[in-house]
Amino acid sequence: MIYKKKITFAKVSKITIYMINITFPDGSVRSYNEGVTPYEIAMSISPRLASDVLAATVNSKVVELNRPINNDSTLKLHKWEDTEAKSTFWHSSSHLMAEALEILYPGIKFGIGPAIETGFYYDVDFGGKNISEADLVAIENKMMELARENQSFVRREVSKGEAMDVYTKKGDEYKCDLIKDLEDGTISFYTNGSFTDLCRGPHLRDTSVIKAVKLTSIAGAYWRGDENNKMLTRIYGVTFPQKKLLDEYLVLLEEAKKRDHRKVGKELELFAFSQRVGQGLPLWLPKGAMLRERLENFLKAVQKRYGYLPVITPHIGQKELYVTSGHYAKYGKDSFQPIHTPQEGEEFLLKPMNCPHHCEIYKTKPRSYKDLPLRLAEFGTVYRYEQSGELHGLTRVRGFTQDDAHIFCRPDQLKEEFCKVIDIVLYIFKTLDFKDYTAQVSLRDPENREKYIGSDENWEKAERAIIEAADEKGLMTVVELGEAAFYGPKLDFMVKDAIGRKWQLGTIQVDYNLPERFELEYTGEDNKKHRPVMIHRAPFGSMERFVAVLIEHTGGKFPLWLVPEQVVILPVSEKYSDYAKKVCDLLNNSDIRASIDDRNETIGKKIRENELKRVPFLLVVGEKEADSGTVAVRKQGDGDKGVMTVDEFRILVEKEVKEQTGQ
RNA sequence: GCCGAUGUAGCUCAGUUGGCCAGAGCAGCUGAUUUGUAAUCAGCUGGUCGGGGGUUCGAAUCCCUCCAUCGGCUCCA
Repeated sequence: MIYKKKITFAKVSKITIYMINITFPDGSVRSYNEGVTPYEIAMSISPRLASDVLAATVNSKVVELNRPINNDSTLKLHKWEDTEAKSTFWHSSSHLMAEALEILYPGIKFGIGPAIETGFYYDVDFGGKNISEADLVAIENKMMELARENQSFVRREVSKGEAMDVYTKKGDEYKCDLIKDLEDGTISFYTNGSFTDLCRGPHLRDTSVIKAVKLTSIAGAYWRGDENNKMLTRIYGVTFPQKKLLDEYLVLLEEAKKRDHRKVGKELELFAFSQRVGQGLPLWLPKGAMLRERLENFLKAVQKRYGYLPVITPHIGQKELYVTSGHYAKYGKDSFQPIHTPQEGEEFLLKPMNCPHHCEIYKTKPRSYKDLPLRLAEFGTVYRYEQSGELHGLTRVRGFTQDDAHIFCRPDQLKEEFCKVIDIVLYIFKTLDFKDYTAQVSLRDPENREKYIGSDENWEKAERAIIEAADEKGLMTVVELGEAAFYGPKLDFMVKDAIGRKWQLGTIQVDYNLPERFELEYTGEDNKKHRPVMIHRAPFGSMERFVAVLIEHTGGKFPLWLVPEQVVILPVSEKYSDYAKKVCDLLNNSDIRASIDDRNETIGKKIRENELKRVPFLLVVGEKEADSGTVAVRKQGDGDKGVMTVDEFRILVEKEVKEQTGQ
């Protein structure tokens, strides 16, 4: 029920003005005439606010500033800082770009042009004409020219028939395709300047607030994301209300590039690729291998505390193994093809996952309910033939090592096991200072239950177990319906890289399928056979991806406990090599990773190069130090820390390592 | 796999109306220097210009093809 206060003015009796109440986020309420726009409301508060405001949320719907409000409503005005304002800004910018494109390339057809997390894009069919990055500057210039015309964005509601008519005449099959799926009565057009687009909105009041534009890249994108459809040209861009903000953004991008794990990994000699070995097959260099080994040992120690049992399985398995698991039917064609042997008809597959092997370990002897949960862990290297265009540094490769484990448990143990795995993941994230992560719970699509294996009862139990476990652990979760694997629901941890791309690291998945296919059993209290539930889990995800994200997270400045070289000793001249050697031995004896840089170079050069290698501690030793049994300590990025005895330094390092690992 | 771009020494990069034996800095090697908190000096080595094919009197440069890398799309057990 909506109440409107009716005020009738005697002298203008024919005009009736209704007053409506607007409630602001702080709870305050003001009265306005019916039909007032968010912009007018902003003006009534302050002209300054009105000039800063870009969009508004009215009753939890984002709308443009000139949309009239006709009923009592809640209102939030959005300035640039709000994501609602940014997305409105960028959505309007995509229309501005489309206008510029249509002027520069008449006759082109448009797909969709949404705002994205940073910026916007528009998918365009240029009708056979190739657009390259060289063309972008001209488009940017046109956009700025049009922006300065202060074009208003004008909304018009149209019928489905009219909308279809307009785009049929224009010959734009993509828009027709979109309109086909829209409901009559909900369709609107927005016009700015000479360009009209099918669009739900909202938009800016006008283009004048767009002060800076940068078109960032061109890419191909299939219409509606379906690779059977035509590929359109996608132009990505970003705009800002001030030139300064664009400059800051470009600096940020440069900074992010400096942290790119592919660049840092090369500089620090952590890993490499070789065309001769094959694409997507990383070579771990000594320093990278040391780093990785330390991570593995760290996790092994944690897993030992949590009752995991180590196992080791071969890198190949008979084709039959994967026929049993069902993976051959699902992925066989798109995998590395079978390995043949001198024996006619014998076929092996490179293992694409460790689970089938672990299932066979489960089956090596009869299991009792008292044996469960059984937690089998292995740093297992697997091979998957990822599409060539998808390979990316260490984050997406064709051969990688999972920090894998499979937990076989009774259904009633599921939640507790889940909780324990979450504990391990959170412990790792805490130790490595990962704060910018989200947890995604992937459940069944409630509309399509038939595409999942396993009983409704088990699914409900498992989904509830995951949600409750995540809740109990206080995780901030995003629930995605329909994202579950066909064999069970899962919980994934997503972490962002240097330029904001999200990568899945830790994963915990429930599986009803493999126990079924491998006919896994245990004898219950009732002396009857029961089927265990399987949990796949990998807290790092894979060593490759985890190290990649760790490199970007730290910019290559690894925590002291992990870093390949903790200390480099720099003798001032050859004369002090013996003393340097003595210091080095003392530190090495305490398991501190120290080495000597005794090259015939100036001390300044040795400091510079070791700083660039991100060595946490540099120890300068010369006459003074040799005489007094001390070292001059220099901390990475923090300069000269003064002189201390070797033993004081050893304690300093040991203390820091202890604090970092919490051990 | 698809669209677009890129590929010159170990690394970072110059080198286009096609034209003398393809260049620089860093790294490496040799020598001098023996250094006190972010680059000491000099000399030298090093490249079938991603591979293959073609056009041309002549190709790093133009064309075709394959490979790899980068940005996306699709995919991701």
